[in-house]
Amino acid sequence: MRWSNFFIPTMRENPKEAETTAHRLMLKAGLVRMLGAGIYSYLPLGWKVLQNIATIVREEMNRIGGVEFFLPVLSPSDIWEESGRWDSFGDELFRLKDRKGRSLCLSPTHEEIITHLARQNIKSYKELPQIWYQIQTKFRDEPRPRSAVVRARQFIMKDSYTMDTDEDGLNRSYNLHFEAYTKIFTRCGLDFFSVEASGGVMGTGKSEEFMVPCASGEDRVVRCTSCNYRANLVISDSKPVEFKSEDLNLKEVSTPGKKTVEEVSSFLKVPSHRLMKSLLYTNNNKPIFILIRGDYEAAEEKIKRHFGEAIRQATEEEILNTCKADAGFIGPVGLENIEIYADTAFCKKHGFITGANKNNYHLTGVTPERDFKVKEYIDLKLSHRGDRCIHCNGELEFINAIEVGHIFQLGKKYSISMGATFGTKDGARLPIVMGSYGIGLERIMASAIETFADSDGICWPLSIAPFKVIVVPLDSKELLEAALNIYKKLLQEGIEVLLDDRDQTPGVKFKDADLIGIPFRITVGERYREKNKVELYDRREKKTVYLSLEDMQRRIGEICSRE
RNA sequence: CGGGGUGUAGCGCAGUGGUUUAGCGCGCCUGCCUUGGGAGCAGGAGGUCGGUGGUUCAAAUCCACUCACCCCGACCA
Repeated sequence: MRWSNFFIPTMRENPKEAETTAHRLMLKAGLVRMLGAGIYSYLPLGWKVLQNIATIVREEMNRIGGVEFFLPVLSPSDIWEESGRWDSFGDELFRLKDRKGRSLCLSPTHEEIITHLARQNIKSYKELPQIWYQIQTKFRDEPRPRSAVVRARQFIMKDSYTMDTDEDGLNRSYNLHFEAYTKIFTRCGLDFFSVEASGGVMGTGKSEEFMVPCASGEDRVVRCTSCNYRANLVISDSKPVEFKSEDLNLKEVSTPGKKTVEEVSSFLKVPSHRLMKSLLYTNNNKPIFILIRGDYEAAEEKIKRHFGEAIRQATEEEILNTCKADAGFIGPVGLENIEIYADTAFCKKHGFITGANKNNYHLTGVTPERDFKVKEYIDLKLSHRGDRCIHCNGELEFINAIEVGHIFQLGKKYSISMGATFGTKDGARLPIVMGSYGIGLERIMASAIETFADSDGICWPLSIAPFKVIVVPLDSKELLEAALNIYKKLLQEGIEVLLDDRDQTPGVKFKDADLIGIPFRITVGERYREKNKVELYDRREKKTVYLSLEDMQRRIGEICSRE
């Protein structure tokens, strides 16, 4: 490809809306342009990277026996009503009506469509297992799009779905995906690891996410520095730092207007871990108490996992009715007929401070079991710095990461709600056992940029680079002729090469070549004129070698075939 | 949805009631010249100052409303 025929609108200045490295460089290097919040156009260079990623994804999906589909974006509401997600997806679902007033949505994911296809067409156990996948645009009306394509409202996903006759089969399909994903991210040149994950809207089956650590990543991940434990922060388990309290006397103290942990702890001059946060929840109209130590936050995801999706925080009115006090002054002592669940940090501990169920008063010396009955001790807190690993007591690190993939065991959730069954050997009909797996293609692109960029711009991993080589002639006459020959030779070898044939000064060409991150640059300049040697520059290593044409060609050929 | 911020030329910015044509840098166009890290000279094009309504003799500038975008939080496959 010649630069003059391609469209690469690079920018000199930093676009002010871009804060993260990936966002800034995607705009500067001319990979994408924004149309609206969370809506991006992919320009030729960015699209080429995405296609390279898609090729890798396809190859590995095909290798595990996947077959490629192309499913519709427009989807009638009825199948979503069958699965229950017309409601549970909420505002994130883009909804529209056709001319006859029928409800449709733009598919945010395709479980319903796949399950519908399966119930129409899968008849016998003989047709299972199946691995169906597609690479396609998804639509989600994110409350807050972020970091350009990392959280967009329209994005490209490889989604696959497995169908098996039983749990063993599901495990096999799931493991096949784990292996395929490992290969895909490795081939894309990413530094990544998998973590235990939460299913969210998908359900409660086994689930893992593939994470690429990077400062601007919006997911928080907990990783043990001495064993293999890794989990998404929202569901991570950890041992809290332990403290002892000598204050065992249950006593009411006046705390006028002091509601929050910070206010109460500074007013009473005690550390926040002495406080007991009393949180009233409502689970299917039944009030329940959840107790979290003052120096921790409640982990909503864990609470949902344990109590089910129906659980929610009680309203101010419900709090007043149940506890006869306002939020900030409520506590578990003296309440009848309410189930009390305490975080494991309270197990066999004593001497806490919590609300007295009387406005402007707290109780000190509160001790579980002595002062109130705990129904169950459960891990319900959000881990934080200082906690230790529950498996090996090792030090935990908390890092930011971009989630590039997610694999998920659905089980029978959709096949039961939507009636997708298969006939067994003995003539019975059973629900298909399903799995669902996603990869965000733009996120692979963004995390590769984040991981390898330097002060000069992008450094693409060879495998997904839009071009492997850029040939830069340093004038627009005789050296351009020589460069054109080199370019043609490399093309004949099947190497993707970009020729910077613009009439620009060397500085401009070098800066742009660095910015768009082509792994190898061949400079045709004075040295070529004098000694017939070209310069081969390694973008990532920042190393230059001078080679004859033949040697350069051989070197490039070797590097590109190695991949 | 809460908090904060920004909208003036393609990009980055200045101008915050009154020099009758709204500036600067970069980019862009034309010509000359130049070619190893964003060259130089000369000439030129490009803006209903996000939008609507108001106040005023006079509005980019003041007021109200509104829209868009960014960041933090809430939320989030």
